[in-house]
Order: sequence, then structure tokens, then C-alpha cells
Amino acid sequence: MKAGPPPFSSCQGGILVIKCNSNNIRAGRSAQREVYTLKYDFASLEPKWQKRWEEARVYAAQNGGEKPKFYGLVEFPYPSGQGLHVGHPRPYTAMDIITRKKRMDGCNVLFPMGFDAFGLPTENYAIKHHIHPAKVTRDNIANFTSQLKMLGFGIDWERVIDTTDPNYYKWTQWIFLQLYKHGLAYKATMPVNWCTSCKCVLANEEVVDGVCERCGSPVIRKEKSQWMLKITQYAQRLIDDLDEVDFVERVKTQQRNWIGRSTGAEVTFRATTGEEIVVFTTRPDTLFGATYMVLSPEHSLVRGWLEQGKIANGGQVEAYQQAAASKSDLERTELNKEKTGVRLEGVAGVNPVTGKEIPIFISDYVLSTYGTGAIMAVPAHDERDWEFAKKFGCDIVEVVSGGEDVQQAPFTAKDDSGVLVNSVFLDGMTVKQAIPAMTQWLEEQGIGKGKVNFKLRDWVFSRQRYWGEPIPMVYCETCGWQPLSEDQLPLVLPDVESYEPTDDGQSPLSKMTDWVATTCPCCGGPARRETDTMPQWAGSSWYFLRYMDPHNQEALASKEALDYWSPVDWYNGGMEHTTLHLLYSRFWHKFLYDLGVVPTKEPYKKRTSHGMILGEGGEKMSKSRGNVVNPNDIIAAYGADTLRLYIMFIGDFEQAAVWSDNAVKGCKRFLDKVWNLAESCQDSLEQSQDNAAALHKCIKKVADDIESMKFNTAIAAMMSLVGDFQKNGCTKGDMKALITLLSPFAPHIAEELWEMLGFYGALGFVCQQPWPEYDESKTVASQITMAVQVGGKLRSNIVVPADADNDAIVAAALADPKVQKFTDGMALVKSIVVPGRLVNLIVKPQ
RNA sequence: ACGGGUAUGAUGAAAUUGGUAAACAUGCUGGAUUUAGGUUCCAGUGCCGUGAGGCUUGUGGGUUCGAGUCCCACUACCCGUACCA
Repeated sequence: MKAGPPPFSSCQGGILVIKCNSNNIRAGRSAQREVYTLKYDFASLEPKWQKRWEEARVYAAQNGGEKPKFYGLVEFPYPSGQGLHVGHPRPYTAMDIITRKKRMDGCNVLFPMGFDAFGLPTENYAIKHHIHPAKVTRDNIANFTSQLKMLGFGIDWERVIDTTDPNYYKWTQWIFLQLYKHGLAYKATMPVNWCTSCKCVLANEEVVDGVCERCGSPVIRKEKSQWMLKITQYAQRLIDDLDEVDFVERVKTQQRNWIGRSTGAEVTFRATTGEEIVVFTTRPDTLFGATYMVLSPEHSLVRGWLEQGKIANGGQVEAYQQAAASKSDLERTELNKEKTGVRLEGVAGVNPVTGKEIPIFISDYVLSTYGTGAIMAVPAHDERDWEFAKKFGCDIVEVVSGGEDVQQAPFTAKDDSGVLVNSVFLDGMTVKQAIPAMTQWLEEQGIGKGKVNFKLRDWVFSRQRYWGEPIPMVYCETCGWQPLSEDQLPLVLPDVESYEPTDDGQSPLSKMTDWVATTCPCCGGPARRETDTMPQWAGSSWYFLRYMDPHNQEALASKEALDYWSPVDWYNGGMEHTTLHLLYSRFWHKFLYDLGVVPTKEPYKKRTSHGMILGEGGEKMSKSRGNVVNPNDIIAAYGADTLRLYIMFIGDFEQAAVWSDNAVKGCKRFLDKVWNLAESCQDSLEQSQDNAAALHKCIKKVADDIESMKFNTAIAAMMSLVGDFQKNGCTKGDMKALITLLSPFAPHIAEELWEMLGFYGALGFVCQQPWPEYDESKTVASQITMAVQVGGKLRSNIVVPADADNDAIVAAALADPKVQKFTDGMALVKSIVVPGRLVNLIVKPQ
């Protein structure tokens, strides 16, 4: 470090006050930070303990043993060029505290870290600066690693993984091959989301508000041949098994909504030209009210009718199809106010129950990708159909009574408030009764059947990019797509001249003719390799398994390791991954479970989520806003312990929090106070009487708060305790307990003080001590203060013996002069005593 | 539009089953120490009022001896989904 921290002398045993100006520290933002004073020499003691921990391998996890296992996981970072920003340490510190506490509770802890290093930013950087992405990745990982180490996390660094390492992605490819062999990976040509700027397809989950999640460019629909993964086959299980896991509720609801299960029926209509038109509906009960049909513009029947010249207004229909196809997703969502469509002239549908001819429209409000791409429209009982019918003058026929006039507004209630009318054999039934009745009838008649539909689509799994896992597939003219044999893995990403994607949507790999040309694993004839690569989400879909046995060459992890560590006991990560990574990895894990590779149905027992750290203006931190806080600056100015403490003290862990440079100081002051107390405490190993109640309450509070992730109040409790120690004085015994409580939060200073007080030599590291014992009997005081209310208003406080009975408490309250002011001349009607808290006297005039 | 969440001092926020609202921290004010700044320590700091006291948890109602917490209605902001038939 060129302009690193100012020189220090050792401050063992004495208060050393060193002035240093932040200008000395580092250029940039820290130059604005105020002048501060150092109480203790964090800059040398933090690396000292980091080194000792590493040498003693205190955080290395054992695969097996007597202790109960605990696997704590955080989402591994994408090693970007900007390095760690202050948002990263929030979840990491939280899980570090949790796992440190578990270790002190006697668990064998696995707390690993790795890098999700494939991805576009690295590739783009490589293109711009003409450096190989592998080199960029290596440098970034080195930078991230040093930053993470500076924060003093109790990570098992012997298990680090990197998704771009062929030894790792060999197994990502292996899983893909298994998916292929089990029919869950397939190639299909279909309209996909195409990012115009990344020149790359996107999964549905990666399209946000009609634009690319990463770069914000418009996304258009494009027909492309893509590898797809059949996540839909697991849709039901992905919903069902949510009941078995301990995820925060909003994650569960978001996943359920995303998967979007709905039950209904498929009904077969017939066109006047003879073809069958199958529609999906959740309201088979309203079939008698179906007065027209709508097909999606892309529907194959429409294409057929056009080709056969059956549609009188074919020109109009084709124009509408073209307009719909050229709209981007963004335009579609923006223009969703007013319904558009074209009626097909010359072709009509027939309602299978009424036998009536009904018009057919095409409209982009019917999606080709959901259900059958065709609907029966019941304008009387569906908002969209009603709106469309009004605009195009379709009949509105009431089949459920109970609402307003259906000519004025649709009646959509699905409960018992509606009763069927105009529906022959359904008349008189409630909607709830009519749905199953109709479904059954349709099945008997052979014109329909019960059906469950999901919003979830299959996962588009190929990307036209360089920096990703090669897909281990080969195309042969005679044999079609063939998987590479497993002994060929890893299929290593070749070096290319240029990483630029081509405008026609080909991966840069396609230009590597030597690499592309290969032989067919099946017939030995000439064949070519797949040149698309896997999406970023591939490597992260199973990484938590690799941590269990990261160096295994024979399998993604040994059976023993998987059996021992599975499942992840506690996984913390961002809400933004709920419908992406979290869903994808649950899918892969279920597949691996079906193969017998992993022992549990679900990968994660418990899932929690952290809030974002926002810049000082309350805005998201970003390079363009210039409000990014680099943890290195804070560490240089205050030390890692202060940063860890502040980031946990900042507010509710699940809520977004605004960074404040100023408030960091409070945490530094707190550590200074702890340091001072350690230097000035009485030389007795006994815990002092005066502090006993406060200390034992604090032991319990901190333990409970860690479990429920209320780190802010845990720290507040320790701050209060320090206040008590300052007031009452404290002993070495008191400090011993406090330092132990503090160690998961501020591990470096805790170790240093532990050594300073002479415990290190005899007992070893503080992080390996058992959690202090909590003695409830010490928390009860002999005298308690109770509030006195008169008529619900606070009037006074009284001090009574802890074991006083209600009568004695009321008598004491009535005897209080401040209370008497309000009870004089009044009669006591009632008194309520809340044990240990308050007494409320209800009085009325005499 | 629907689903979920949030709303408390100047600021970040606390508050078991309904039980002393504002813990803890920042900021600010005054004082002590200091050549001075910073640090440290002490006191104060929701609002109105000299005071006794009154008022106060987005707004309006309700239940209760007692409501930030429960119920009803409303408003604002945030997140998610986006015509899913």
C-alpha cells in the first residue's frame, strides 16, 4: 500500500492516541472523511489474527466427526472488476456471525466461499481491453479474495471454488449430459427473448419490464433454435415441496406466483372448416356463455387457413400478425390498455354445447406460449373478454347470476355467490359446484378434460456468448444431436481470437472452425460441436454441492460428503434471485435427487434474505451515481471490526438500509470503549455482582438475536452492557464474557483483548471457546420498579420487592404522593397489575 | 390492476402474549479536559407550556382498564407480477 496507514507503535497495555488525517490514507472518497483518532492499532492486529487463524486452520471444516454439522451458505459473488462493494459484506458478515456462534455452540461448521465467474461483464471487459477473460477473471478473483480476507470471515479457504475452472465445470457439463439423457434437455426452435445489445438470448426470468435485466436494452422476440431445460416437468414438485422448507414467506409466495399453477379444463371446439380448436379455461362452467373465440396471432391454425385461402380478409390478418411479431415485449406491455384484434372472415367456431356458430378473432392479448394459445371468450364473466366484446360488438350472454347487469360490467366471482343460469343442466348450481360438474360432463362426452396449467416456461439454456461453459453436444448430419461421452469431459473452452458476438446471433465459438469440426460420437463421421454456451445460472445451480467435496476428481462430490453435509442448513441471499438462481438450483437438485446423486429432495433447509445497502442519498449504489462505498476505505479508516459492526448495526437485516459515513463512528467508539475497559478492569476472574443481571440478560439476548438475525439489537444490547460496565466498573471475569459475546461480531479485537487479558495462552482462540453460560437466576433482581397508571395514564413509578403480591403493590401505588394527586377524592373501581411491569388504577369520582 | 411489504424524533432505528413509546446509535446544544482541533467524560435533546400539566407512532373510526401492536375504512411510498384465459 503506497500511502497506507500512518506508522504505529505498539499500544499493548497503554492508550496510544495517534492522530492521522484521512488525506494520508488514500485518495478519493476517504479524503472527505473526517480526521479521526485511533484508540487501538487495528491495522496491525487484524492481519495478525487473520494469519494466526489461517495457520491454525481454525475454520477448516471436517467431513465427519462427532459434532453436529452446520452448513451455512451465502450466495457466492460474481467477481466484477470493481471489487467488493459495501453491500457484499452485509450477508457475509451475517452468516459469519451465525456460523461463528454455531462453532461456539459446538458444531462442525462449513462456511465456504467461491466465485461465480462466468458472465458477460468479464467478457465485455475482455473485448474492450483485449485481455483474455480467463486472465480478467483470475485478477478479479485475487482482488476479491484479498478483500474478503481483510474482513476476517471465518471462511474455509481450502474449499474455494471457481465456476470457470475446468475441474469445476466438468461437473456442470456432466449434469447437463444427465439432463439430456433423461429427456430434460432438448433443442427447440421457438420465439425467444433476444437482447439487442448483448446479442444474446435471455431466459424469461432475465427479462425485466421488457428490457434486458443486465444492460437495460430492449428485448425483442426472435425465432431461434435453443437448448431448453424442462423445468416445467418439476413445476408441481417445486410448488409442493415449498411446504417442507423454512423459507421466508415472501420467497415462497414469489416462487408460487412465478410458477403460477392454475386448474381448469381443456375444451375442444370445432371450426366451420372442420379443424379442432382446443382451448384452456379455468371456467368450464361458463361454456354456455362462450360467444366468440380468440387465437393468438401466431396460432398454427391461422397459418393453415391463410395458406388455404380460407380467410376472406387474409391481408388484414397478416398485417396484424406482422405488427404483433415486430412489437418488443416493452411495447406489448405498454400498449396493454386498449385491446386490439382482427376478426377472421370466412372461418368461425362452433360452441360445442350450444351448437351455435361463434366468431373467431386473433389478438395479441392471447399468448401463444400459455395454455393452448387459444381461448373461448365469455364476456359476461371475464374482464378482458368483456372489454374486447364491447369494442368488437360481440354478444354478452349471462350464464352466472348474482352480479350486476352483465351488459354494464362483467361478473367474475368464482365463489358461491354466483348461481348458474341459461346453462341447461348446470342451472341452479353455484360456480363452485358447476366447475367440477362440467369438467366431468366434458370428459364423459369426450370433448374436454380437466387440466392443470403453469405459467412457468421451460428454461432457455443456451447463450451466444464465449465466456460460459461449452455445451457438450455434437451435431451429426446422419445421427442428429449426440452427447459427448462422459470421459471426454471437461470439454474445455478453447482460446479464440475475438470474443465479439456476431450480428447474426452466432456465438464467437462458431468462428473456431478447428474446434467446431469434430467426429460424431455415434457414427464416427464428420460432425460439428455446439457453439453456444451455458447461461450464467448453470454454474450456480449446484455449487453448494461442490463445497462439500471440492477436490473430488471422480464425482461432483463423494456420496459420503453429500450424505454428511446435505442439506444446506441455512442459506442467505438476495430477493432478486428468488425466481432465478433459487428456483433453478431447486430444480437441478430435485433432478439429482431423482438420479440418486443427492440424498435430499430440497437443497436448502432454510432461506433468509438481506436488504440492500443504499448510497447516502437513499439511492442504489452505482458507479454512475458515484455513491459506491468501497469497504477497503472503511477498513483503512476504522478497521474491519468497525465495518462489520456498523453494517450489522445499520438497521433491520431484511430491510434496505442507507449507508452513513457518520454513523460508522458510533461503532468505532464502542470498540474503543471495550478496549479501554479491558485495560482498566479489575484483575479478578469472578464476575461482579453489580453487573450480573445485565450481563446474563445480555448473554441471552445476543444468542437469541443472532438466531433471529436481529443483529442490530444484539449490538445495542452489548453497547448497553458496556455502559453498565463503565458505570459500575468491571472485572476481568466480566470482560471475559463480554469479549466472547463480541467475538462473532468483531473477531479481531476480541482475539487481541482475549490475549491481552491472558486467556489465549491457556485457552486458545476466543472463537473456539464455548458460548458463555446463561444463568437465569442471576437476572432477577430483588427490587423492581413498576409504573403506576391512573386511568391508563402514567403518573408515577414505584419500587417494590420482586415477590410483592398484588395487594401490596396496589397499596404501595396508592401511597405514592404523585399518584394521590389523581386519586384524592376518588373511589378505586378496579386495579390491574401486570406482574413486573405496571399497575393501572381505575378510579371514579365519589 | 393484482399479490406482498412499509409508515414511529432532526437522522438510522428499538419496543415477548396488547402493558412505562422513542432502547441503542448518529446529529445537535451546553459544560469539563485540551494551546487548539479531534478524542474522552458529564448533562440535555419528541412536540406545546415558565409551571402544574397537556399532546404524540401516516389519516379517520372502533374494541379495551390500557393500542405503535388487534379490527374496519382511507392515504402515501417500496418490492414483485404483468392481458397466464
